[in-house]
Amino acid sequence: MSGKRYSRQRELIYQALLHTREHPTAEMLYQWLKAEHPNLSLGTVYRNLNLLSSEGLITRMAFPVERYDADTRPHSHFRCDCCGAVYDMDLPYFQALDEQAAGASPHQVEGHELIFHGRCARCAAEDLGKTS
Amino acid sequence: MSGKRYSRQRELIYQALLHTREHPTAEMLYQWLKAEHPNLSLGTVYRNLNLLSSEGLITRMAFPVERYDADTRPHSHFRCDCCGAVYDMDLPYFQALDEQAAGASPHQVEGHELIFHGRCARCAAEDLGKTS
DNA sequence: ATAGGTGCAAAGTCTTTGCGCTTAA
DNA sequence: TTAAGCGCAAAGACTTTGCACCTAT
Repeated sequence: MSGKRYSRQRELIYQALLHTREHPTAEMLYQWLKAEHPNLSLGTVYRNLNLLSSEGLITRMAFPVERYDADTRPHSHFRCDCCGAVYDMDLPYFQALDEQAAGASPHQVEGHELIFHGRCARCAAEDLGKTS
Repeated sequence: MSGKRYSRQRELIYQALLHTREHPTAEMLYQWLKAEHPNLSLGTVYRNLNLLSSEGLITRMAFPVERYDADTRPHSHFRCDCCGAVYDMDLPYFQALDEQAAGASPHQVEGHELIFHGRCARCAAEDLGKTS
């Protein structure tokens, strides 16, 4: 699986994630696996999920904490991977995406959230400062 | 501001949110406002943010908890507003969005997350069951 | 007057972490 | 052998909530 030492628990967690389509939470994985492996600990699940995602084998989906915006018109955002700041993006709302999504799924699509990420202008400038 | 009784604190919180572009967290708002209003409580900030967002005056941005996905190829998701389930969407990754975003902002855009929301097929079916 | 709102603090939920034991290499 | 990894439980971070007091209506 990677450069780290093998661990049965990590393998279990990764396999469980590979074989589900439910995008489970850490708690869900823990409950599933605990049935077969009663002495598995929740801490181990979290540790391995963090490890796997830092290696790029799995993906985490979420913001760390809630953020609020008084501009309720649908618009997209940019979140800096480096400092965590959130900026508005000056882009239109792409209604066409909702229509395409509605056509491609059995669900009632009511809208979408579009969050870009990368390195914000400020963090990029700081990095230049360090290297020069 | 709305159908509820007026409250100075709610007004403060809403005004603070209207006049910033920082997409603050509850804690950030609390710290800002506490400087001028030392007896403001964090609980009140949370209560009013929830109230304002339930009225549609502000927007919350986040998932309630982290979710994990073993499919690391960039792809979009659908989250049910009703039951919270998360599904994969059968749509391509829209690279053009990243290019457009890069052109419209000073940031280094490295990718995006696209999350549709609405009512999933299962919840929609259950609702039909109730009404019939 | 009175019901909705507040401040405070306790409780709850989700996640991380320290420590001593276990186990892959 | 030995250090990465585990289980357990405590601690941390973030959010909600119960209760007595306050205040807009």
